Amino acid sequence: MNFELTAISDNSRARAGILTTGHGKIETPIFMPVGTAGSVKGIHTRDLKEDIHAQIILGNTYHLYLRPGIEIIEKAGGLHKFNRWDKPILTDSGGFQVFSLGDIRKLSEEGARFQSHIDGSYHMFTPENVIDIQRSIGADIIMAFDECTPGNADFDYAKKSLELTQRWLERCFVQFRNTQPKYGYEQSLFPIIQGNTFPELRRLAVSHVKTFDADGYAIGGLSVGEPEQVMYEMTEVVTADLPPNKPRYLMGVGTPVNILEAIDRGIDMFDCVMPTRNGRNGMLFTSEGTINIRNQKWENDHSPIDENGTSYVDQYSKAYLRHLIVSKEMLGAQIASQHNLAFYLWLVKTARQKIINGEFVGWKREMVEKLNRRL
RNA sequence: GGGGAGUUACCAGAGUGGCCAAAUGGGGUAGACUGUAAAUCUAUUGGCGAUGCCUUCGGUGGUUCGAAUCCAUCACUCCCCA
Repeated sequence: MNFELTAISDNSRARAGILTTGHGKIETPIFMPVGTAGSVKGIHTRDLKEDIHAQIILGNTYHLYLRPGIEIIEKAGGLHKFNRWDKPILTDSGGFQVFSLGDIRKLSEEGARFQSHIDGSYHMFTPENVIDIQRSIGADIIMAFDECTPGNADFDYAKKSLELTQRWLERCFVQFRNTQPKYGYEQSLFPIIQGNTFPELRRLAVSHVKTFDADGYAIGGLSVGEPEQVMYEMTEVVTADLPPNKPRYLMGVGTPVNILEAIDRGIDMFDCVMPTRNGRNGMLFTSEGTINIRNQKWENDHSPIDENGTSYVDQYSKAYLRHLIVSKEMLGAQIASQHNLAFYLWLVKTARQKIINGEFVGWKREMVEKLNRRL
């Protein structure tokens, strides 16, 4: 995998680059739609590619391991073949699920023992088998197995947790280097930088992670309950110390404003469930602000969902989409998700263009102001 | 024509003397959602000058300190038999 920096913004750490993988190039900054169980909920791969212009999507180790199961994905020839997405895929390791599953899991030095949320059965994830599973899924970018701490963790817990994540990371890399890709194209393992809300822990985490000379680095444990300002501060602390010639991935972020602020601080890659989940729940992100399409005021508004939108679904009227969402018609969730994803991809693509043109800082300031509006 | 059951808030439907402005579900309104246990969850849903007050449980008139709840009567709905 190769990363080439194309441009760096003036008066900002914002960067534009090109990431080359076994399934093609990714222009950064990029937003990666989340396809947990092997599908971006409600969206066909054709729309993902041709309308939304997604360049890479996510899958999830935990979910795919439980269902359909790794043997079936291997039999299919890997996730790309299984879900008919021939562009890059990134899989998360399951570390976040171990965090969000709360009391049905138990951590130890060895790994995480957890119960399936589907049938209650017991399973064990270790750094080693999480790498093996991700080899079988066959994503282009795979993630280290980490512990994600809640935003309000205290220093001692954050420190101990970070140290566990670091020991797990070493085991991840040993396993990664002792195994081969299964489907004939290269895979890259990204470490995850933890350290919660403590700058000194974050700095320690960065220096540890750099020793692996990975193809890219991820920042985890943010947007998990801490104030947004803290998230930005931690992002700054981390990107300041990361090597400039490798992509940086801020995991799980975020709102359109979060994304612009993080690009400004030197982040290249993002993923978030917001455009799809919030879309299903009636929230639309547009360049003029956010819309709760369920609100009564759209009941008889026959103007397009987003006049400036790039997706063909943006031509549906607000009144029609409101009707679909309120009626719980599945098409409503599909249209809203597609609109939001197209908007997110438009946002990062435009940011890239502005960085290259040297106009990022001013453009970002104006966009943030508009994006904060509620329509 | 005879016998029986019923009428409760936007809808359905509990409640059968005080703890009832009235359970529960639906619908309505608003909010939340950040590496997806989410096509989910939460709040609110008679009026108001609002830790209280006013009007409400088919209509009217009673009994009672007190009635959605008991009695009388009228209206309407449904079921069974002719």
